[in-house]
Amino acid sequence: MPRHEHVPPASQNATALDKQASSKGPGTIPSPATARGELTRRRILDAAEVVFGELGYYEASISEITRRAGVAQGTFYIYFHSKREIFVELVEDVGERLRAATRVAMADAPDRLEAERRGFAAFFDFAANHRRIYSIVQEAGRVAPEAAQAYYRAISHSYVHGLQIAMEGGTIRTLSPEATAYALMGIGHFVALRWLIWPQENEETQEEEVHLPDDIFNAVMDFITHGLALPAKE
Amino acid sequence: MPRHEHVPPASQNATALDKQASSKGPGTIPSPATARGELTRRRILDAAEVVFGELGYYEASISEITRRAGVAQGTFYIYFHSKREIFVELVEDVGERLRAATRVAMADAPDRLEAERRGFAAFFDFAANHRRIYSIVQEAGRVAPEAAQAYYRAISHSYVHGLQIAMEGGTIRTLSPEATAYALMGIGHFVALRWLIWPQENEETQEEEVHLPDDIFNAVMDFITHGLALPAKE
Amino acid sequence: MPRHEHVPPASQNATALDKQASSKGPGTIPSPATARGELTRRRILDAAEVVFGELGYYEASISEITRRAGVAQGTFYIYFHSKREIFVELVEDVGERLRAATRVAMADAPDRLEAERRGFAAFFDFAANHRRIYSIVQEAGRVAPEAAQAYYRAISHSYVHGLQIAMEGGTIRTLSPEATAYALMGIGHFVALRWLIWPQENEETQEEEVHLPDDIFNAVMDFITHGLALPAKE
Amino acid sequence: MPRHEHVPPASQNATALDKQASSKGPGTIPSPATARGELTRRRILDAAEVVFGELGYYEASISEITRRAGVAQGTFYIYFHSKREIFVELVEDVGERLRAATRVAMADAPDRLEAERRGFAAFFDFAANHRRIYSIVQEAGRVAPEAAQAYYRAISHSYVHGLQIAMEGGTIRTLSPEATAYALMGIGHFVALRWLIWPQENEETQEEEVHLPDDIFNAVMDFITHGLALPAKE
DNA sequence: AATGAATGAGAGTTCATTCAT
DNA sequence: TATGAATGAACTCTCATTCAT
Repeated sequence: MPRHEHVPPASQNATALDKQASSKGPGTIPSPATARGELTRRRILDAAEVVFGELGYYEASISEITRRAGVAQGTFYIYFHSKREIFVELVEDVGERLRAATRVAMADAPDRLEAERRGFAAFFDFAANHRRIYSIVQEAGRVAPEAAQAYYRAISHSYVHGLQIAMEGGTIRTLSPEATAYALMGIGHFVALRWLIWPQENEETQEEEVHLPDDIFNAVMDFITHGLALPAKE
Repeated sequence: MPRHEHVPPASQNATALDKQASSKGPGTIPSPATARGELTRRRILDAAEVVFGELGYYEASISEITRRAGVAQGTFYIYFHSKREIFVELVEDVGERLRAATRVAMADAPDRLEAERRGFAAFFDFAANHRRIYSIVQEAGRVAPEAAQAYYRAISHSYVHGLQIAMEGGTIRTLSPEATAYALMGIGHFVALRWLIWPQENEETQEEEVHLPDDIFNAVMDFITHGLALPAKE
Repeated sequence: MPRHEHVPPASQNATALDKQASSKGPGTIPSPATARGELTRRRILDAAEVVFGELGYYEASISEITRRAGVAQGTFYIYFHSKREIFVELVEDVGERLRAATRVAMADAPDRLEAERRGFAAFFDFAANHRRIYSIVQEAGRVAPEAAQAYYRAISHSYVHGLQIAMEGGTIRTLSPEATAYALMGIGHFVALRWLIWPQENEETQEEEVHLPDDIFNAVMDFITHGLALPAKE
Repeated sequence: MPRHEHVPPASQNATALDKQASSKGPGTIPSPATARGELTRRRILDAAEVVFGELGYYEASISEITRRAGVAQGTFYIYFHSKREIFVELVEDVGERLRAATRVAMADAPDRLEAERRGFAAFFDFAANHRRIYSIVQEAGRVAPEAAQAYYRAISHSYVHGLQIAMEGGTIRTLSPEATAYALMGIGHFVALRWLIWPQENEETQEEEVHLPDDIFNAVMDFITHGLALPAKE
């Protein structure tokens, strides 16, 4: 539970644009000088990913993170200003990884609809295999709205870009690329929740493989395809 | 401060089926025996809605809730077993109110696509006017997964029902009503986030009216309409 | 857990002598005027006996007592000033019942040693059958020392009386009747603990009959008999 | 304020067997890594002994303990999982110290009856000088029955052992060593209560020296001696 | 006589963060 | 760089007692 967070002088609002790597707080913490430091930082980050994923932001504690990282509690503050800071860094991380995964998958699709298909497949894959980390983003909506919005905005941007090109190329139709982008994100998110995330929360099959059933995937892609399709060429 | 207008007479008595589901703790707390008790319970519930909406589950505190309700802290526990319990009750409440609102709106639509249009309009209205409460549900994913899942499942159910009828009536096409149901919920949720929830979080125009821009609404409905439409009557 | 007990003006020390029936607090609560009141008071007392016995003084709560008595919480304070007061009354009660039971059993024993034997048998019977109430007295040592001491002192008194007569009659030997009295009480208490109270706490055979094994009883009585016996008439 | 003089170097490391028994909670708290930590833990333990002794388990509060130890409230939980845990540790401590004290006293007694005499003397000494801590054990009956039972069982064990040897050696007589062991414990406890504990509770002579009057001690030992004595060999 | 709502102080416990070593 | 002890505010929840009805 969230006792005081000591909110020191802290900035808190960093316009989300002016952040390279995630500058925060009064003094930016410099990257570790030594390889050992680098390693320790990495260890903490990895542990945090697991702990946040399992427990959620609020139920997670620094002491649990450091325990799992195998370092002392004080060590945490050598590398991060606060609990919130490391969380934001993680959210940004997930976003980047997810975007990278879909970008690669969509790379050389013959057309936009096929790209969409591959992109969604890659997304569902990612969600299935990074179930816990994936759910971090949801929480960010409350914990670090700027980070969450930035995350979605980044995805939306590439979407809008792709859709616009396709639209100009005359292969699809949209009344508003941005609206469509958010609609598509919503579809992906909710379908993932329903068929990838919840099943594992409920059953004890926790660590099992999960995969989106083909018929669901096809149904979803069918819906999307028609939603984007040109108006029956007549 | 135009919070919820209690769309239906509100819950409290639900469908007798749900009641079972939400009973918690060692002994169920009986409904207040006097009018005074009824009033106090209502006051606390209302205050909790506001506080949870503003601060989120974890940052909200019982003391803040009772302070805002104008009762002593101990009074809270006369009516609720725990913080989590009142939260779950609120989530169920929101779900019921939302479903009621859309049900009414869709009531006498001429066809499924028009029903969809009116349903979405009602939903966006609800989200715009109950912004804070609406966002409670998101958090429930972490705090009370069963409640969150029940919420979505309930909506999905009515969706599936409606879609199936329409499908059999030959007015729409789906490969999987359930997949479509979640897709539609996702669309609604994300569009609401982007154009109704975030704008107010960011600006200080907090208590202003918000309305989904018509072009966005139309773009969304166009996408959905085509997604569901029959394959060009040929 | 023992939040404030509001210790109002209360006396607290009532010299243990000047108490007929248990006068306490600022105004003594008069005996119930009506038969209905009498009944209610009795109900509360009985419930309290069960609850204190099961939970102990501190873990017991007024609300649990009134719940089990089937009356409202406020009703409690019509008949008792405080939690402590009803506890003391109960302790006195147990003491009286126990003394009555042994007195009856010892009534027409042919000699002191036989009287002792019958008295102990009656005591073990009482402890076995009133296991829970019996354990109330132990706690009284902390909660209401005067009551506990009065309890033991009362038993000791009758003991001393009996021993003295026997001593003068030349059937037993003691260097100090009072020391012997406490020794005998200690024996009874500890043997009861070991063979009557603990066994039921540990096993799930909770509500079963328990009886002190004959060999234990005989061993104890043998020890006592020799402890009191005359020095082999030489 | 002549509290315990730590008869033996105290516990803390016990017999490695007991350790297992008293490990609680999810993760065992490791022993302090630094001397400073060691000291703080000790301080808290000592304060707890005093506070529990004076107020009893339930009336004692963590905040009172830490206040008296001169540390922050949170510090308590660095070294102990809970109020109950430290209490149990204390009970085990007292038991060990008491057993050590009597063991030493009985060490080279010429025969069993003399050993008994010396053991009892040591016990009464201990009870007189550690009055408050001694009374902790009584409460344990309700708060931590396993700990209390273990305490008595440990004493009983050494008793039974000693009695058996003496019995085989033909210097005493018992029908049941265990029954006798509990009888002896009962005697000691009740006599201590009556002549060592209560007197100080009642009068304001609280911190004065107390000693069991010789005549009482002799009367008790006479009773025990005869209780155990061989049947006048004729 | 009886109810049951209301109080509010206080309890045990957690945890982000700081800091001396 | 790393440690781990220390802090103290804040939290959820309990309960003896009072009081208007």
